Amino acid sequence: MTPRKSPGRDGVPDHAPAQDVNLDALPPGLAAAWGAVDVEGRRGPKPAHSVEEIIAVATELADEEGIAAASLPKVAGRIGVTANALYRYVASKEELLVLLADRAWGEPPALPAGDWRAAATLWSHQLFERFLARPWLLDVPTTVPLTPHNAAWLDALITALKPTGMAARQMLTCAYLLDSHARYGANLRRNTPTPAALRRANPERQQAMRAVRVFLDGRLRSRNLLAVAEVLEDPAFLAEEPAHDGFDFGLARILDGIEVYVSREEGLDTPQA
Amino acid sequence: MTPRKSPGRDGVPDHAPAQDVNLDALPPGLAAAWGAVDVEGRRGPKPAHSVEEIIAVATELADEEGIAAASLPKVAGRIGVTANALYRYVASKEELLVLLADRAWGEPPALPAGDWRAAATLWSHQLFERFLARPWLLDVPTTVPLTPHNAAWLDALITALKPTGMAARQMLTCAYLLDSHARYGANLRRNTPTPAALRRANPERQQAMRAVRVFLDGRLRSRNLLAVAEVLEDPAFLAEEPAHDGFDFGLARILDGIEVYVSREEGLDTPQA
DNA sequence: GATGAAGTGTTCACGCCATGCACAGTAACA
DNA sequence: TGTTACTGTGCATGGCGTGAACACTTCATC
Repeated sequence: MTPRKSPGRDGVPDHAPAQDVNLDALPPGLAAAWGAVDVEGRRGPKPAHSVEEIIAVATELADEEGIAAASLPKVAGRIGVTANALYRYVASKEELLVLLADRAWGEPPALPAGDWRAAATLWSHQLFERFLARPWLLDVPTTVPLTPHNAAWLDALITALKPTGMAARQMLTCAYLLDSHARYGANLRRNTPTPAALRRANPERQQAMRAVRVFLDGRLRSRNLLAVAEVLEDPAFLAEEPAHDGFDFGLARILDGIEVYVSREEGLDTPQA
Repeated sequence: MTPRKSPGRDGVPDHAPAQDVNLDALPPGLAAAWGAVDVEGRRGPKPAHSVEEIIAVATELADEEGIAAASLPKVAGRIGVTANALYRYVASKEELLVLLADRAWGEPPALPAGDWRAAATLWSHQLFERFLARPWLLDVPTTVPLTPHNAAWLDALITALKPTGMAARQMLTCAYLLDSHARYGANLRRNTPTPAALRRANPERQQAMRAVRVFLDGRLRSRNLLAVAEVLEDPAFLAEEPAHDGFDFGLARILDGIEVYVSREEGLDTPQA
């Protein structure tokens, strides 16, 4: 890795000193994601490009052909530069992925105050839609705990959950619950398209999915996995497209569960893990 | 890809005919995972190895150094054979991964009958432990809907949930809820080791995590993400190792949520999505 | 203004990966 | 005895992430 002083990052210059910590000791991409890099364009020639441009191009590629298409050679090629040139802006592929993922999160929604359940519902739906819009985000391995957008989403939710009186780690667990549900739901939707989407799809794909169904049914029964076989055969699966597959149902279960806990604790005022 | 008639697969020969579906139309690995391949060792020389051996070696490698270590050259090398030779047993890397993942699931636990909540709890805990034991399983992209072990786990849970009276897709959603919680919890645990594990770890790693904490705290505050900053600072995070981080708490919320739904529907007898 | 340090993108290079093809050898069947 | 099907090997390709050397450009300083 060549020593690197990346050029300016997005709007916020982050004037905070906070250099009390060795940036090189942090996981790759963390410092970059939070814009902890020098901004002053110093000696040499002006960089012809920018981290933002690189990430934008990588996003394009990922949108078009999945996360695997966001390779250094491909990104560089589209920008019109050598793959190695990217290392002047980004320390490693991993860092690029961290930045890419953070950008894909975008800004969190503004949540209604005073009704934590409504807020959590909105938050979950928005996140779900985010994942549907950028499915490749599910394929980016998260190697870094928190990035700015990421953290902003979390902050919004936790702020909304505060009035419930839950302890810090409980709120965090709830956040993970909702996050993972959105992720998983989006992943599921991606792998098993809705009937409507199926109708739009080409006949080959339709037939392929039918083949899978038939094949699995046979195998499941011959292995005596009857409960699963039955479920897969349920007419509901062949019916018209439900608004959100099981997403809303699952979300409601989670929120009910939280609500039970919250209202139970309300009377006690002695929360415990 | 060379045409391939793989040698025998694990115990169950799956005599079922069920060849009414074109195996080549299925997603890669599906047919192989369900053992839908010819068994008879026909003309040529006896194969010196077996799919089982290959998968076992791949598992070893993944256990030792993560999923990336389960590459064709590395697996082949440890077996003592050329990378290309593996293609006589496995159609592609992807198929290898499918088989690898299926093997890692292992057999599902026997669940107590008559108490769906106890059953679901046991199931979730066992799955959680499975993921902790084989963290790389979280890194295998699931390209195939159901594999035998996978399906067996699902079957066990759904069988246990049946007495609740939920509809098929609702049970399926519940299963996904629990599965995703176990996955996510295990992933979390992997990324943020318990205090006890930390104490055992080398001082460098400890210091690195402290650096991350300090860095993030500064950044979060300077971006006004105070709720998150507060949560991360909560003394509970520095306290002694909790039995299961937030896993049990989250699990209890999910189950509470399901219970609310189930007991609400019990009186109505008109379940709806 | 000259000079040197720092920063730019390129070229060459390496090692790793998944995978295709041709081949020599081997084992069963005709 | 061939013929045939199947085995593992060798050679090859194109992709990837990344390191090192280099020529070139800009600015800070003398």
